[in-house]
Amino acid sequence: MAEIEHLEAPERRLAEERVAELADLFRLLGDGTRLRIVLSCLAAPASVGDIAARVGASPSLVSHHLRLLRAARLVRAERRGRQIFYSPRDQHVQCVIEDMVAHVTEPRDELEGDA
Amino acid sequence: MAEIEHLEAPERRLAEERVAELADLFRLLGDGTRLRIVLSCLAAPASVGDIAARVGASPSLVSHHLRLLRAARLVRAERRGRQIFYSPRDQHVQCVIEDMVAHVTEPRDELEGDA
DNA sequence: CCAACGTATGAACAGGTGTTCATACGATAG
DNA sequence: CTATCGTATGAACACCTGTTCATACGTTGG
Repeated sequence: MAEIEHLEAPERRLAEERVAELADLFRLLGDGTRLRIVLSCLAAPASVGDIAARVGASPSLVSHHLRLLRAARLVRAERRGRQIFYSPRDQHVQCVIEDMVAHVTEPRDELEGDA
Repeated sequence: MAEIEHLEAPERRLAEERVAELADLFRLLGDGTRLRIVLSCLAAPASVGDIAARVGASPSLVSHHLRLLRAARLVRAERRGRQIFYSPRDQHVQCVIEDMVAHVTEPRDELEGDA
């Protein structure tokens, strides 16, 4: 009957363009390596080299992913000397991840299964 | 120096297995069609046919996606007559989406650009 | 200025994934 | 019971994307 018309969030209706943006953000967090990269700089800013060492990936790969994360405004970059430190762009990123962690760690209703 | 060791969420350290689960959940929401499917049943349970009509996709495709969303515990299914109604599995899903909407609708700091 | 470190970039490959088509299943109505 | 509706399933295709390799850029130290 109606379109999307719900989401008692800031804006009640969600434009198609916004949906595409949302999907892009979720897709970026949907890759294991990229999610680990974000997680590894959540608490404190980290350089590309540090992140690469922590997540066990090549600096090249980390740089590629950071480029995407930066373009999507999920992280921000800051020069310190000849290293560049990355950190989450704002508080929402951490909130999103924490909510998802809550979803994962929620007790599985064994009576319901997956039905 | 250290591993992941932060995330002042329920559990401070995030096991590798959990990270993979998180990535899977984000990846599922990272597809435009699937995200629209979730959005279309956020306010009230919706049947496969209704969802297909709302998001403009074939019932077959919607069914495929709902199977994945159900397996990941993002939605739940409930039979009513010969139709099956789907709705979000719990409150966290809605919280995650709302947080991400907040991130998208946040004012862009034009002074910072993407740096 | 030149060497070295850290980071960024581009192309190419392999693998995964969304979509479609055709078909099968299950449940209700007559 | 048979026919029909709604939903689910499997295979095949095309496309996208993550990763690697090689290389280039920019910045610091001697």
